[in-house]
Amino acid sequence: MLLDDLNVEQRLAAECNEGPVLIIAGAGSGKTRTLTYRIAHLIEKGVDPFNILALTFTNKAANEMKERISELVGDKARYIWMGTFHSVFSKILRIEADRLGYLNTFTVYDSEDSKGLIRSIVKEFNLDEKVYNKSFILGRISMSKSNLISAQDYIDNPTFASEDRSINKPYIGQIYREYNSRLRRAMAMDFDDLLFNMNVLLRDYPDLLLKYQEKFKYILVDEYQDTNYSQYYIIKKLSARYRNICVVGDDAQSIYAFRGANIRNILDFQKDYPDSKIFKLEQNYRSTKNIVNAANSVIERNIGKIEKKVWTDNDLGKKINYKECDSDKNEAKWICNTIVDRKLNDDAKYKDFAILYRTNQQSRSLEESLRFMNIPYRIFSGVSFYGRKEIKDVLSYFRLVVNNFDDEAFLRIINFPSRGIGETSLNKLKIIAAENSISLFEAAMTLDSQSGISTRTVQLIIDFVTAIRVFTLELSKIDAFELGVKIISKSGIIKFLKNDEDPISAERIENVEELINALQAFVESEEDAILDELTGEEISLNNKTLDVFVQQVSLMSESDRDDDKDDDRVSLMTIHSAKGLEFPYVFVCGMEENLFPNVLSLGSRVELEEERRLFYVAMTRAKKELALSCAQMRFRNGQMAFNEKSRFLDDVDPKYLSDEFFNSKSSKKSNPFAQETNFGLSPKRKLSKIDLPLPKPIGGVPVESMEDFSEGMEVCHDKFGLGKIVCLEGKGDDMKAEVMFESAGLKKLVLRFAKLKLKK
DNA sequence: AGGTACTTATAGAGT
DNA sequence: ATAAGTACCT
Repeated sequence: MLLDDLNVEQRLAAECNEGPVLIIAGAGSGKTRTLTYRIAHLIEKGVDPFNILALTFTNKAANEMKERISELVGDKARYIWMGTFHSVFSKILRIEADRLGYLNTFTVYDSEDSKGLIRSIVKEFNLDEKVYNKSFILGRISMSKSNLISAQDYIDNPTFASEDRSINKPYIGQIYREYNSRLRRAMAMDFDDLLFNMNVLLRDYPDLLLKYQEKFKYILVDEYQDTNYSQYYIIKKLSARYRNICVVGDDAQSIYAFRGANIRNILDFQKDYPDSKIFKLEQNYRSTKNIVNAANSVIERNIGKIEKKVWTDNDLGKKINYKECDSDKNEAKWICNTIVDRKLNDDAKYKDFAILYRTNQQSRSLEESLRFMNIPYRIFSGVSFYGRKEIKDVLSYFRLVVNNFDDEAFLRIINFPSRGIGETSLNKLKIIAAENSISLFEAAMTLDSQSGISTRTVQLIIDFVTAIRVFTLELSKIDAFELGVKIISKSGIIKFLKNDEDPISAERIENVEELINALQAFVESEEDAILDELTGEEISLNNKTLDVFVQQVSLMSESDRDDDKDDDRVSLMTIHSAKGLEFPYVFVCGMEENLFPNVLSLGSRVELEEERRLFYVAMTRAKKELALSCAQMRFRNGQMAFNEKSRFLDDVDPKYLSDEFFNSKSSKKSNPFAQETNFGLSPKRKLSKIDLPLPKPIGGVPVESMEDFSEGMEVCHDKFGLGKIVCLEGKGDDMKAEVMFESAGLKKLVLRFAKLKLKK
């Protein structure tokens, strides 16, 4: 019997098919397993897979779950609608595009496109770009859309109006409205529109509401703690008829409030559905007792949470390894050494290790060390493949072919590679487009001698749009691979890169080639699912054409990309992207104040608690061994930063930590200046010199000024001991020295901080 | 119009 | 440190 593989609670949760169900699933409690069996069970009981909608947090999670369900119930699993909110609803929006006055070839603007558009609007409004910071404005618009506040609602709302006036930005509402009409003109939606417009569809078209209520008789939502209001409302409406709504989540792992996720959605589920059944999965199957208990001791510090007790039957395991390093470089080195050691003595594979960090930029020093040690690795975050310049350029060609109205794509490639269409002509074209409320492409197509643009340039522009039009006409005739390759070769991007001497260009060509491979893989991939047996109208969406490729790619994240599971590599990623994953050995590095918790989250308890949940997520990724590390100084944003150890380290109950923690802790206590002297101000720990370990009075003569140092001089350092200056660079506060120490080896020191003394 | 040299903003997680 | 934007010169 299918459900025999589950424990009692899991099984009860999986069997309870009808009505609203809330599953609170602690970290490592077999949530995916339960969901998988729940869906398989539904199908076994005779529910048509067409009637199941399962929403996951990443496309990868969806694909994996689908595979596992196929193993249980066979091929029909592929008819389940499964994917992220954004991908599933963008599919539906494409099917119903005409209701909203859109073509089904609409493109999805990423945040870069959105910011570009906001910037042009701010300029056109003659507003100060510094006051109307594009990221800030987009954040405001995004928050509004996620809460189903339209531009008109925003403008009419007196609270927003006075708020915006008080921060000296009274025109945000107007920008919001213009932004939306320009999106529409470009036949584009931004990420939030995919959810907002889905709500519009369900609100304004009762026939569609009924159609999708009937289609999705069974709805499941994973990671429910990270849904925003807009997502919540779609689910609420779709499930209103059959009320078979099952949500799964863990409030302790809610880490996306910054993106508008509302933890109240999961906390208030029982209020929304008073007849709902609740199941708590509290047994952890993933980690050792030490890890589970240590993580519990951390999360207990948070005030706002659902009470639950995660426990495990697993072995006690090792204590949590703690390492304090002097620099980010040595932190990376220590991690590499530990990996090599475990591989040797523990018979581990590279793919058993993950290195997690708070911010993407931390990957750099790690990469250097890994490469130096010849350890194979893979970065799962950072500048995503699809975010790279050359890939965005190529995709902009694709986008413009698919949707001629796509202004941001147009602007990106109209003169790249350069074809003699300069700023002056482009500005004239922009004015024509604005005056007639048409897209740049339309304006370009109708250019004539009246435009004020030189005849030669007009011809160049016409040539460009004509070439794009030719490809557009081929869209439905040839597949994505064939057309994509044609466009790339015609675009001249490869030629441009080949002529470029910059060594980075060779890498860029490789990336374009990888995109071509992705096109091929897309064309050869199996049909994912037939969309709708009832209407049949969406068959064309399943073709392997370029528009479908572009649609898919624009909603893809780095972690969704194909990877060889057999590839034996160490994984590097942010803690956010590690959500839902597990590894035998986990390193959480950069455990420092201002980095983790991040300096931007220190302002409020709510934000600090989210950071702490993030730490909880990081810890609970580990199955067998967990290591925490920090560095006294770290290269960050172009300069050396000195930070205290993270307060989160003190949140971990010391009985689960290795001895090294106490040794380093006592050294901290011996520093009388480590006490905060904030004069009764908010208890923020600040970056400041007094946080540094004070020099211990060992031999040596302090210098009068930095200029007293010279190459070859013998010096004394509190920590590294005796050494000789190899070379000096910079001057004043920025003066640095490379010093060869007798015991510690070659170090590069910032003299202002190193407190070197002359040898007696 | 296009390229180079300088200036300035941005350094938080990601659909 | 890096990317993007601007000024200025061919």
